[in-house]
Amino acid sequence: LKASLYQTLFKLAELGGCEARIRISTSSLAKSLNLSQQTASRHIIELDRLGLLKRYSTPRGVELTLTPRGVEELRRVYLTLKAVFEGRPKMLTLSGVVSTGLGEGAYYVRQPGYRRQFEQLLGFTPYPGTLNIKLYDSEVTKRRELEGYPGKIVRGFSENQRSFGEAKCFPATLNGVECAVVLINRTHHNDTILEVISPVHLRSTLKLTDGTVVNVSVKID
Amino acid sequence: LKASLYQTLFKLAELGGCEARIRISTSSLAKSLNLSQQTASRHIIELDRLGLLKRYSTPRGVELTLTPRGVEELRRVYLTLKAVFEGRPKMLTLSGVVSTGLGEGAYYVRQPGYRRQFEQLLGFTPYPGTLNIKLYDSEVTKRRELEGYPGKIVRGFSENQRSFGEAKCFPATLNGVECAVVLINRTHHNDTILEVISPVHLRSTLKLTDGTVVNVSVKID
DNA sequence: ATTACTAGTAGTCGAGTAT
DNA sequence: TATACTCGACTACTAGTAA
Repeated sequence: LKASLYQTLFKLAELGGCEARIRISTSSLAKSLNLSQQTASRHIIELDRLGLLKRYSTPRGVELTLTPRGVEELRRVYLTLKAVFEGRPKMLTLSGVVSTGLGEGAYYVRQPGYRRQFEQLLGFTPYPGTLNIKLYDSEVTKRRELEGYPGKIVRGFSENQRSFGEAKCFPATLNGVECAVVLINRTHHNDTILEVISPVHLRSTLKLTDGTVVNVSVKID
Repeated sequence: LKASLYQTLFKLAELGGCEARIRISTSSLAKSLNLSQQTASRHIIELDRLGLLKRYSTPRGVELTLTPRGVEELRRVYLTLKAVFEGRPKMLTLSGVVSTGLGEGAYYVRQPGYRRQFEQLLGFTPYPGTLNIKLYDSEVTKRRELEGYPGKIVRGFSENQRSFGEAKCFPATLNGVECAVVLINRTHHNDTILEVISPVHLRSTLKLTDGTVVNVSVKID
């Protein structure tokens, strides 16, 4: 993404374009960026073409909203600056309740191509299953923050005509028990579910049932 | 500041240039920014000329540190993005201990040109003196954050051949008592001292002596 | 290996203007 | 009033190269 477009995207976010659809004239935008009306117009068009905002041009101004991708672009900048100015938090604690998933997590963890990497990255052999935590609404922003951190990368691979995608994991503890949080790469659907693996069967070890409240403390470094 | 230079300044901050002097080759910087070595070199030179970083060029690479102005430039971006993603906090609480200043605060508060503005902006007539709070080291970042917020502007003026500079104030409470924090414009020397005015004499009202721990809750909105 | 100068060019900007 | 197109001017890039 070109640097000059960042400036415009940034200003539009400042004007509230992340949350709501805002109405703005290209000339007023231009004035606040010290650019010409024409350039402001072109920047908005280009950001639209790049899929970073959605634009509705009317004879009385432009209405626009940043897309999730546009917001994400700025969030990456934000998290980097946050790390610079605040220092990285060593821990991030997320709360939610135990829930039952579709059981597909277990399938993935059983794949030797993943399992071997988990052993190397985390230092334990995962129990062949995942625990799904349904996060409270207030915790979803923390989950997004987590997505911004590097973590430990689990590489994708192909096996038996199937391809398995890249993932990212973070060492963590769940109610004090060693585990790890696994984020499947770029699946923005399940923002409210956290998948946890562990050397032990967490449900039986901690006597968890659906609805039990748990705290997951994720190590960031 | 040109947008393309921001990108470079940002990357240098990410690489740790805010705190320490870092050594980097222009070609490695270029690679991480998807620019040519020549452009990276020119960017560093231009940022140096603009006073945003200090540069020591050697045949084995460039050593550089961001200057306070360079850091400030990025902090403004950071605070704007923070407001976008976190929403503005309504309160900011700073802790420190009561300390004795040079007594010049009292001189300023007594000036009618300032006093009248305080009355209008804050709704109280300040006691003719200031209370100095020596902030704990950990609170200094919060003080800097405060500087980034608009606050209520106290205009500068001239009187009796003297000119009095602009200041910024924030309504606040100190251990529950109404007061206001006053930031003198662009005095980056006393980052660790907070000057507080109040309708009452805080030292006697709250029985404060040098070394007493106090909490100042600043209203931002 | 470095940094950074010069020269030529790709790309961005803003004036004018159509809609 | 708006948005946004064309096009000449100019900025800012990269290649080549010196130190």
